[in-house]
Amino acid sequence: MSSGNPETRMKILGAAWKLLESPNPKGARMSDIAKLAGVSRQALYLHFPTRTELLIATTHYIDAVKDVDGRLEKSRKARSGTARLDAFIEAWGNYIPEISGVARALMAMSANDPDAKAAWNDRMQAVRHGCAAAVSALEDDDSLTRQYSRSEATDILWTMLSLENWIHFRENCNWSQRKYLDRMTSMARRLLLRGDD
Amino acid sequence: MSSGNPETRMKILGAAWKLLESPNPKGARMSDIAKLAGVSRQALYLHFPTRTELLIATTHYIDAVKDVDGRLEKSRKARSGTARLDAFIEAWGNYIPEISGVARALMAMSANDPDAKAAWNDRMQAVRHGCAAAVSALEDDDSLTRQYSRSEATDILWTMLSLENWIHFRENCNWSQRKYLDRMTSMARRLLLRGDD
DNA sequence: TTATTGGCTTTACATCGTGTAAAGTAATCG
DNA sequence: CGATTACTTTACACGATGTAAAGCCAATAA
Repeated sequence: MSSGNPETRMKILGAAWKLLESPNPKGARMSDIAKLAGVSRQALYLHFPTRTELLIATTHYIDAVKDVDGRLEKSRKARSGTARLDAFIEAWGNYIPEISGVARALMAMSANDPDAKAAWNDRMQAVRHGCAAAVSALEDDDSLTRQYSRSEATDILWTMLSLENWIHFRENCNWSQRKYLDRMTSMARRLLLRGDD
Repeated sequence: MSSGNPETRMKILGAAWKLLESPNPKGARMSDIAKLAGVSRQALYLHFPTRTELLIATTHYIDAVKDVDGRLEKSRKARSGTARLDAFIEAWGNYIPEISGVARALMAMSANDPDAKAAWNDRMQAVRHGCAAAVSALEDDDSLTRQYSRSEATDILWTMLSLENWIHFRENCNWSQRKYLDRMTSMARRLLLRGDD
């Protein structure tokens, strides 16, 4: 169906990935990606109709290579609710850095491009499902705070784990990835677990 | 020094403000702003060298009209640390909606435009100072958790109160402004106050 | 009254990046 | 041989910012 040689497609996706995750992701214009992939700029449009579509394809490519599903799978096996919460935070929190480049680019385009927005929202809804599952696990253990409804608790965890917050902690607050994970785990517990409340 | 009639300048700033805070802020190109202000597009460049500078000037204009300083001043008068924390969250939390349009535009430009980035960072540092003051007030009362250092607590409050999180709660989670304020207050307390910890 | 200046308009053009269009090339396959 | 596939090359349209320069009009100063 889709035109073009799969090998070329892979070269393009690889180049896009590399440039987007590079320190200066501004240099990920169509022409930059083409150059790095060793093809003409027009070849990109033979494989992907728009830049947005190329970025979306890149996220799926990364997902496959980095095995997101597999990583999140593990968090689902945790016994207790808190163990599951911790595992989910670690799995997702360690995945964010891998996709932060593409994610930023997609977010930036979301302002003007409805397709980019829809694609990004889709991915974020998947994360929300993970959050909801973790919250449910806490509820099953009766360890969820009663201060928030289940959906509120999900929203809170979801927001805490947003890419924007990761960027804020890592870049504006200069937290290390280790620190981010530690404190995020701690914060999630303080916010969601029952204490005296 | 600055060229042009101050009245025209105000008309431009008012038009920029109105368009940026409108439901469809995409329609805030230089030509749109000029049209609404009733001047030629070129007139904008006589008053502001770039779009970025115009947006920055607009934030200052809004600050003055809405009296940010005055609002934050009040939060400084609270007696106890927790009262001060609450007051700060309410003051800043109610200010965000007033500037969300310009703020978004500035954030969007920050990706490519270092000037926009610097201006936005400046404003955010001011917010961080407010957070630091609130955290200090808690510390003075000995009501700050010992789980986080003072600077960590500041970073946490700062991140929680970010514009990005406000957008996330209001738009992705569909929280009302009232709910945002309530839950944010509750979350800040859970995160920062000493309980059993 | 004439000359000057300030503040704006008008028109035109440069630039950058995305995306479209179409002709050309080189290898492969029946 | 002829057709198809996958790509290259060249050229151009478009939308938005920003630059440049000539013109217009009213107020002001000599």
